[in-house]
Amino acid sequence: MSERELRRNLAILPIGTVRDLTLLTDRQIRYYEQNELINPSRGKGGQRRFSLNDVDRLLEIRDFLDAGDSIKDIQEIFAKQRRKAVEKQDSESALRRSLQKEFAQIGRFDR
Amino acid sequence: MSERELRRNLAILPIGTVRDLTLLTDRQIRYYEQNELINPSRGKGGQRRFSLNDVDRLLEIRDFLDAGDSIKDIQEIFAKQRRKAVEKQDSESALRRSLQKEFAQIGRFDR
DNA sequence: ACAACCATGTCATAAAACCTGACACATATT
DNA sequence: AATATGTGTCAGGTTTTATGACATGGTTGT
Repeated sequence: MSERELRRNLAILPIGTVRDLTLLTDRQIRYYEQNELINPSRGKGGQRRFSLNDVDRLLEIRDFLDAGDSIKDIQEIFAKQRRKAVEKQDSESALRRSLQKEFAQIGRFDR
Repeated sequence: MSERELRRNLAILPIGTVRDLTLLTDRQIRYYEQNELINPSRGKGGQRRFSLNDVDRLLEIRDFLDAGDSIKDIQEIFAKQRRKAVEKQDSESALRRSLQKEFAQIGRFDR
């Protein structure tokens, strides 16, 4: 994962900030967590800490719900997204491997 | 101010997160605020809300103090930084103005 | 050496924010 | 009509934050 991705996954925001940022109620946010659409970590005292990625995800959820999708629909949409991401990552590392072979080949010619 | 700068100035972090991020105590953070080294805004109930820029600034403060500078020294350092920033901005907008004149000139030739 | 100052620790007390669990309810689905 | 969904709301308890005061070790100035 990139440095930037790491930063976006840092658990730094309390639920109040997330409420302000997303215009969702805390009831909604907790309900979405219960339904595993998000998975915020917890601080020492047990309070939720959200990342910037969580916020993005909540905004997505809001849009999908507004568009008429159900929670279950959204669960599947996210599952599909995850599969795609894995696929993409796999094909990229395959590409890296094949490029490495090519460069190794070139290196041999150079000698 | 750029979009990115705006985001970095969003007041989103409670003091607990800032404590974790900077390894400062809340006593220290409040003391620096008292001495106007930072100026976090306040949420509805009066609680401090820090921005990412505030965090950066606190890390700077920590470094300066470690290096032996006093709070007053740091106040002056920051004041100087602000003056420089204004200067830079001024010279940039002067540059923009002169470039605009040049382009206006070119436009005239084109006709 | 002594007083004054600086940066921080610590404690008490109060308020705000957050947690979970439960019940209510309007709307949509079966 | 019965059930399921998504959200509102309230109660009771815990955690976090706020402010103000006093304490203290280290440095500075006289």
